[in-house]
Amino acid sequence: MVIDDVRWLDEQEMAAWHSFVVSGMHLFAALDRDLRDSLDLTLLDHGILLMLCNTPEGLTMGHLAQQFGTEASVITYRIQRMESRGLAVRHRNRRDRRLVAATITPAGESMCNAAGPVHVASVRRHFMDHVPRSALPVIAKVFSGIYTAQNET
Amino acid sequence: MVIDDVRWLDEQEMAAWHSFVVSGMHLFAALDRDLRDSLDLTLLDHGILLMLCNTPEGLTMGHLAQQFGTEASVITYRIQRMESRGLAVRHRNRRDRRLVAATITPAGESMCNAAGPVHVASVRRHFMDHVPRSALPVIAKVFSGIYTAQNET
DNA sequence: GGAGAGTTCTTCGAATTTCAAGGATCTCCG
DNA sequence: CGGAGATCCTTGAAATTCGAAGAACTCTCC
Repeated sequence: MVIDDVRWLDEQEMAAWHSFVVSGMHLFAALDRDLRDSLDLTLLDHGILLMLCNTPEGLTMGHLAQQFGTEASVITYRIQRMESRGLAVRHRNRRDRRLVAATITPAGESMCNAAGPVHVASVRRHFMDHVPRSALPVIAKVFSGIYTAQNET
Repeated sequence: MVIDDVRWLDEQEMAAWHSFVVSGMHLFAALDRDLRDSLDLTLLDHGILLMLCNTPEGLTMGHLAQQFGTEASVITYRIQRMESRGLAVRHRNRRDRRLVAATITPAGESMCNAAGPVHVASVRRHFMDHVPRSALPVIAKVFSGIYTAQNET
């Protein structure tokens, strides 16, 4: 990446950015810790489980990797682990035999249901309880905008 | 953690939360990738380097760990790595010999200066360019509120 | 029908993080 | 003083993640 001349962050940008990064790091660490401690699930595991729960027909590794912005190999590993715990199963697609779809099992659904309350409590305690309701629409708008930008080009 | 009855997220909360987690994961991954690719620095490394730069008298491992919400052993490892690259040095505190303070070196400062433009460009591209200026005060307020809450009790 | 290019997933070694245990030092109180 | 308990950092082993390379497969075009 070549940078001709830098446009540094001004004071207002810096205030927003700095508080976001630092508290974001803490936040993700805390959410992860809570899920690990109580259910031996990563934050990523939980996200995957949720998506599988909402998609009975299954999801491919690539789709999941893309969804969470991780390397494909991380998904492979996570799904293998879930499979060995009986939370998900994999099978190759008949049409395109390169594709592998992961599907949730009944045990996976129970796990997902068990994780729900724990995770929601965690989210409230570490995040939602400290965000005034008036800020919610702004947050939603800003981050969905960022999300959209991430999935372009 | 015991949960009597769950207060699920309502639609507005969900919209804010979901967009935040998903794009947050992508965002941190992208910032990390950019710094790694160009300077072989982790996002965490860069944060540490910045703090050391602003604190010539040095910082203890514990302070750094607390600052970023990581395990102490992670900081030990990161600082060791930096030390082997000549970016920082460590020395025991005279008063309290349990404490180890990390201090930045001239090479560390150059690295920090080199990282600045790269990181700022990364932040702009992945974050700031997609946030309207009017949202900045809200972001700053919300996340510094979360940060404050994280460092209580 | 088959060569070549692109896609999708897995595997592997290296780097990183976690977790539990341990060593050194300090503080406090009898 | 002297020892119990707390604090701070490091270490080692296991789990996880990264990134590159490879295997299996599909698609396109001649």
